[in-house]
Amino acid sequence: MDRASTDLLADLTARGLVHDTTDRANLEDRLAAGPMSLYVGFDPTADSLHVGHLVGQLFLRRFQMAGHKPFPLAGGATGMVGDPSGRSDERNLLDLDTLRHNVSRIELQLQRLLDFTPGSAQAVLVNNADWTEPVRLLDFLRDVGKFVTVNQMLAKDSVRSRLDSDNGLSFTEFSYSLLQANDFRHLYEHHGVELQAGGSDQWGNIVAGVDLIRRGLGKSAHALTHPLVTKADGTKFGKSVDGAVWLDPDKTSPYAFRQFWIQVDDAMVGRYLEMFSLGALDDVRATIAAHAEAPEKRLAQRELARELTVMVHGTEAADAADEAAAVLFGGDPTQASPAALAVVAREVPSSSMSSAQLADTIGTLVQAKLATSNGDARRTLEQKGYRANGVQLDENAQLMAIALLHGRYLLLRKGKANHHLLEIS
RNA sequence: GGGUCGGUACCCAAGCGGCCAAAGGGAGCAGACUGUAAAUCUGCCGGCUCAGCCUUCGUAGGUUCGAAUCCUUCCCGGCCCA
Repeated sequence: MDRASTDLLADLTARGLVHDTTDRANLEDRLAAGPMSLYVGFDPTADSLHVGHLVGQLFLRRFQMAGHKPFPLAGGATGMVGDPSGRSDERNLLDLDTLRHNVSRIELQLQRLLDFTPGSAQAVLVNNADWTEPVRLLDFLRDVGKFVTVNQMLAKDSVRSRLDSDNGLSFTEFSYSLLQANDFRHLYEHHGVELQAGGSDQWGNIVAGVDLIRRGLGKSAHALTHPLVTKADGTKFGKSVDGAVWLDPDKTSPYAFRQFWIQVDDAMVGRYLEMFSLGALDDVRATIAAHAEAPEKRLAQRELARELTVMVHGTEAADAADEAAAVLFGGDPTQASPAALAVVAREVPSSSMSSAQLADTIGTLVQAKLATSNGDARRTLEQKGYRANGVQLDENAQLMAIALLHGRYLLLRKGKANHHLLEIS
């Protein structure tokens, strides 16, 4: 345990997870001295976290595995105000009902990846609304505001960039970092939380808390940020064509979640594996080396997809997703068992129709959402972009002429990775 | 409030009376190659009952045989002046 503790920072650094820290030697000493408490905050901007939040969640998990005590924080209060960090324009405020709903959903997700069984490293879920809502405005101005100069606040990147832009910055968002600073002070005072971690865009907010703790309490606390995850082309990570990749299985199915990781670029997969895997770094590096030997096997992507799907959705859902993918990408779908097809039906868009409707090949493709219009379906047919039960279609193809799987299934595929399962009655 | 420039398809951006469903680029889709990757190459990329027709160039009118292109109204944005 001690060894893990002292090596934690080195491990995080080797994984490319450390962007910046307050006095590093100091933090190393503190980690070596024994278990500490830390927190990472998640604002309820939506009713689910997405893959971009995983790094932060896993930070808590890594610390917990090393014996430290994690405090996942749901931003019931900060979510009321909106963080200007990393945003070029003002946020729209969420109404209270939405906010409350989002908080309750996110709290469930924050409980998934951490260990809440009693013990010294037991995770504790907190919500900053609990200590922020009761505070009176005048008390806040005296107890928090008095320790912060506007000069400092204006110097923060997130504020300055907005002041320089045409969009401006409301007083509401300007004051955001005070709320977050107060969170850190509250957790320090009442729970002994000495470290706040987060994405590099949170640096300003986090050190605001460190400053407040020093000025208000005369104590020293630590900050640690991780780099924001990016894609090979530098664009924002975690967005697929259909939008964000959510952790909520109702918003992003376990199958779609798995596929997101399977389809990661070779150029990034090593880095992602280092950042996201909880496995020992040596094992991770061995996988990466094996992947470099035979990239076509996609070993690294498979490892990454498997570990994260199990972590977020559980073994059973991960198995089902694997099984569905085996049918969809495994070659000949006519060999798939009825049980496997049943899994596919749950994991992939599907619909049922009568054999009469099937006579309209173009219409069926549109209805299956594998074409945006009749013309699009025709074009794609001309370009030989569709397969039905493994048979490539052309512009003269008739879906009716294709033999059904197990007498009732027609597995449609557009391009490489777009599927739709039809059940024919 | 005054002046001025501008609003073109998912995004950027040409076009400035007929040859315009509208150049070019990006994004996207499909094919080839391969590996559920990247790069590259090829094709497609408003809709339809597809050699034709219909609906689009901020909005509403007008001029004209004919308008994205000219005129007017209004709406929205940039810049300059106040």
